[in-house]
Amino acid sequence: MARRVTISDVAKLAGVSHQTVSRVINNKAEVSPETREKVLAIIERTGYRPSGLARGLATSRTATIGMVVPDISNPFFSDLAKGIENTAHDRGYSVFLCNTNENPQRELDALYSLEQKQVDGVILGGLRQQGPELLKALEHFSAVVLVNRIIENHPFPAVMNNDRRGAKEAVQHLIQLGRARIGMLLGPDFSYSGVCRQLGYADALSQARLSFEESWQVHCPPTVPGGADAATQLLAQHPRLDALFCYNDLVAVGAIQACKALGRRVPDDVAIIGFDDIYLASLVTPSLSTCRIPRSEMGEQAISLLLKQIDGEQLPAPVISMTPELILRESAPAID
Amino acid sequence: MARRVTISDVAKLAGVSHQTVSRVINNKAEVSPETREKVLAIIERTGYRPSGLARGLATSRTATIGMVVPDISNPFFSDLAKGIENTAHDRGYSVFLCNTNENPQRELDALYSLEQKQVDGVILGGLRQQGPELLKALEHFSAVVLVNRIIENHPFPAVMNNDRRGAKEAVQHLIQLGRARIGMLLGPDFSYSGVCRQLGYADALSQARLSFEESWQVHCPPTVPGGADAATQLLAQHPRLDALFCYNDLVAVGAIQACKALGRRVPDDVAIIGFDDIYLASLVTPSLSTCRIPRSEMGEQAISLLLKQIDGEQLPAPVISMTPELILRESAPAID
DNA sequence: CTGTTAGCGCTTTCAA
DNA sequence: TTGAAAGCGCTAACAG
Repeated sequence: MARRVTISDVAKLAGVSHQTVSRVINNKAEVSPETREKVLAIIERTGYRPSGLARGLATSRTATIGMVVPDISNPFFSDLAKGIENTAHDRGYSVFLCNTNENPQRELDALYSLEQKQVDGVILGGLRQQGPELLKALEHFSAVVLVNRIIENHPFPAVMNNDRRGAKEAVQHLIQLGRARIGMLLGPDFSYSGVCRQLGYADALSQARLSFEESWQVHCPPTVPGGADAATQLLAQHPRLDALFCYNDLVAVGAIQACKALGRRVPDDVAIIGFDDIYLASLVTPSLSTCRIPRSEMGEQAISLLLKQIDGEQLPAPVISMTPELILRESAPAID
Repeated sequence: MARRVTISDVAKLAGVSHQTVSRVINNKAEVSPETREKVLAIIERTGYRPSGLARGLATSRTATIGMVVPDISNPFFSDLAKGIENTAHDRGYSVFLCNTNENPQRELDALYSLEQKQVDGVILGGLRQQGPELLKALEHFSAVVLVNRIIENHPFPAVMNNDRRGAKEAVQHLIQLGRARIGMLLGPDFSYSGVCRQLGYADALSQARLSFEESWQVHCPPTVPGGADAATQLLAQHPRLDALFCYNDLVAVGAIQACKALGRRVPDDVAIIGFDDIYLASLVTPSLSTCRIPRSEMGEQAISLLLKQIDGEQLPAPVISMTPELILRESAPAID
């Protein structure tokens, strides 16, 4: 790899000052057509590409954003990431991917490192971090968008899914199916959306005047094995549960596996509803009823909000709320 | 957001030169313990974090790498990405995610933009680009690792899966199951691994002296709908096909769907084998036989190779080859 | 329309 | 052990 071609190299070859080259690459008006031509020809010939570092240092804008997610291999976040990256690319931005493995400390690490990289903004998906360090870390960014998470008393722009409402509708459907002993697999301890979904679950039960117990709810990692283990344990302790509402689809698929292993039929013995509507949901057997979240669209909304902040525009709404849609499949069928 | 704290701010507060601060943050030896203490205290107090841009400009190292993938929502690539990001994080590197949507032009765009960002190296997963522009673009990077792709006559370090061998074994298994009319869903036109898998398919058939025809093979997008459409079309034209070997698991799941829709039983009427062993494979019904690729491990190997190049170390082997493992499930069961 | 100068925040080199 | 000076490659501000 040869030495980088710099703006001065181009200037020298074109017989102009480096400032003129700068004007050309930044499409400033005040350059004569002939000069512009000449410079562009040299740029073309030499394959010159301006240094993002130098530009960033001079302008304190890097055309770079950070995206922090708990698990990129979770389809929810990879779809979100795809929406974000596509829109970012269209708008000339590059995206740092930070995968935190569900580890709150690594969320902070990610933010520190993004600060060093001087990104123009960050999008935080499914934050687990709770502590005051989070707010401290976020202060160093001029643009922040949260996805599926709100921080109390701190009005960060956010793209939210109406988890509570979606969860309530899902559980109401289970009730309509005649289930009266509905457990819940809660997902990770510190998931904000987990809390919202739990609230929706409680809403539906209390509105229907159904009893429910603390012990019918159990936390678990948001993965298939996490759901399988938790469901196995829950069904062992409470064999009479006749439905499970699950934090997300991965957990729900785990629950289906657990039921199969325990010889409980789905949905006859245990009806199951998940959350997200990842691709997998329609492909498992029995196919999974779930609340659909428009993930790519959320990603696109998130980056739009972020770029508006970066460009100093007024935000139309600080919080954009998406409405989930109940998708009924075999694991908790429609009532006909 | 307040103005960034700079090295000079710290220096002033500590009553030393900025150079001394630089020595402290870079852990250079020649600083007296007291000075170091004093400086570290100020850094702690002010929340100073060195500018990556300025550092990069001064050292021409950015502690940043680029990762280019055709589709981050494809589980193969999101697992790969996870392996890469985790190892990169451990080693102090940040990762740019470039999603190209299976579009060769966007691969070039990604490389141009990564060059501007002055990444220390790039990992290219599942390249679709064929043209000479690719080589031209790659010349600008001092470290490059390919995943599942080789460029003829250009010995870039690579992490390969032995696709040809895996495909051959898969098709041999179909033959052992008594299938004699085996079609193939080839995946995208320009996929290198697609070509390798096709070769393995041909190897197995010719070794068994089975006939096969061009028209039994059809290209398709590497997705579930892509596979479903292609399988539907193929089975319409060649209703007597009794097995399908598929470019990847997503395509294979599409093929299973197509068979269901057409009323063809899997595996009785049509046996199906995929490739990758994504999580989904074990969860669909019938569960999918496939060739397992160790994806996260490939990601880790890829970044190790890359960091070795960046650090100027000798590479133990320029091409690391992983061995796929045939996983037999219901769609093409084991013979007992 | 074009060039000159200064400076972004850091590291490297050299001198003290 | 510490500091001063120069420079990384670019843009901003000014002058011509």
